[in-house]
Amino acid sequence: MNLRLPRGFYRRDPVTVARGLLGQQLVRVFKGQRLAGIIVETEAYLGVIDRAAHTFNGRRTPRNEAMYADGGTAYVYFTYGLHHCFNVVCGKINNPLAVLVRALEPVEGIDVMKRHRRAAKRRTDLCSGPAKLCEALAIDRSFNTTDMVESKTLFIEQTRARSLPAKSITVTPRIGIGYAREWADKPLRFVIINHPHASRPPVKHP
DNA sequence: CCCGTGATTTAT
DNA sequence: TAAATCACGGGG
Repeated sequence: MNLRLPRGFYRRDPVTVARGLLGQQLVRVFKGQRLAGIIVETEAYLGVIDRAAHTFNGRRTPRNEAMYADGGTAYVYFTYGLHHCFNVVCGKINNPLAVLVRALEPVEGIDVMKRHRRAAKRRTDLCSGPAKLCEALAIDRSFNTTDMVESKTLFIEQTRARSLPAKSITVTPRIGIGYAREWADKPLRFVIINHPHASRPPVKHP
């Protein structure tokens, strides 16, 4: 039985949390059944100083309120009229930092995920993007503000005690934030190296 | 490449 | 009140 990640895991800076989440297991209990996948891709959002973050410059609105909660809270929002994105709030209360979970390798409940993802042709299409994984695991706005240290239906299990070694992680700029000027190019996206379930084809590593 | 789709935010 | 924007995905 895997241990759930404790509060202290989340109450750290988003880069450390983004790296530390790689290889851990996201679990959603859907109608009593476990849907789970290994986290293979994340992005760090650095709060009030980060032009790409929803909380840039201290912005605080009904939508992003969850980011001001304690580390371990879920921040789920709806975008482009179609899609949900799932974030892990980190740091301490009132410091609005977060990690976007961008891709999973499906492990449990794969048949249910396939049903939720009619458009997916291959197993690598099931959870290889932030909105895809929300559709596969049936994560919607009703999970916004969920405390993942306590919740029975959405939480993260520890599959490894230490973060993956740096040399097995590829670091790149974040996806889809070209508007963020000097923040657009910062190396804040973390992917398990050459992983087939990442949101885009793995960078070939010599 | 292009476009759907609608909540949210920002500007009037 | 209106317009613009958007942590995306699917189909050409």
